[in-house]
Amino acid sequence: MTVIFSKKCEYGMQAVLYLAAYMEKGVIRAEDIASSLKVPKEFVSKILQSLTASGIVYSKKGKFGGFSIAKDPAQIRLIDIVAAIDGLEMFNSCVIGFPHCSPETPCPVHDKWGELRTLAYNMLTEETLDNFKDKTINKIRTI
Amino acid sequence: MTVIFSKKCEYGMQAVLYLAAYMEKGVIRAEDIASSLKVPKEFVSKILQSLTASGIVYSKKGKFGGFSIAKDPAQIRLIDIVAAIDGLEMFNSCVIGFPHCSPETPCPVHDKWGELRTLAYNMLTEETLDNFKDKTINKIRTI
DNA sequence: ACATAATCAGATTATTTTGTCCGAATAAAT
DNA sequence: ATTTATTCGGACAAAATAATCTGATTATGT
Repeated sequence: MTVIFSKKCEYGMQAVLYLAAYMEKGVIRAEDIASSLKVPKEFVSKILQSLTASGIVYSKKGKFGGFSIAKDPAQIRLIDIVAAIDGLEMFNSCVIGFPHCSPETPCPVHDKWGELRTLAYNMLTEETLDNFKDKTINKIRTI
Repeated sequence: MTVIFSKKCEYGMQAVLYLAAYMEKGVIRAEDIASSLKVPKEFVSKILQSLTASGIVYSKKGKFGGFSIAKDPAQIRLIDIVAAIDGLEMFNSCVIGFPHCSPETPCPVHDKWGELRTLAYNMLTEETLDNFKDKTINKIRTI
């Protein structure tokens, strides 16, 4: 199966966007996030824990605990979430896995794919959560 | 781990590009392909079998058998290899897996990512093997 | 006919990814 | 203090992907 991001990364991005859409609610339980997004509760909970360790998400333990965005949404880029969960190797490795693919000895698709990869990287880097906030609020609340 | 293509698909593309680079040799043994590309022989052999079933690759059984490109390289697009191995769902599904993501109720990254995805799809569709042949011959033969 | 060397097909194993479970720690309310 | 409800941490299980093995079939040359 061809895929861009791992499930972990997908769910992580969904959850963080969700939290950004509901910032005024304070912390939100993993269960609520999971049921809204229709993703496995235990799994998204684990992912949120690791995003907490990365400083992107804040967690409050105990009764009435839950998760929220840890900092100003304008400071959180999508690439930060990808980096925290999946790492950024995909932006530095050959898309078809050719041995010795490098600018000096490129694989046949090196240049073309390199352009696309750069566009993708730039998009993930330029877009911060607050850029999405309006859309996210409008759309996430419909799900 | 974030990834674009599965290993199957990566190896499949590598192998087909390799065969395109050495068309004048006739059929080439799976073992030679595997050792040149530094990929598992049995695995790439399996992949070539399925590409044979898809009509992209020709196989000759028995002694002095092996694999070669089945048709004019100008007729083989990279997207055909992806379609045969991984399928094309990635070009029709939400990149962050949002429930109900569609043009009417898009996920927050729907538009931006959609552009990139279209660029990727077009690249894979427009490029046929013969477009790569010169580069491939020059580069593959150095590995 | 026989030996050799390859693809082919199916079963099997290994690894990675995805998902679940359980119990401990934490915090709030009574 | 006790109950309740949550995160947290580690182990565990299931599923998907990647890789290997074995034997059958096919073709070639002697």
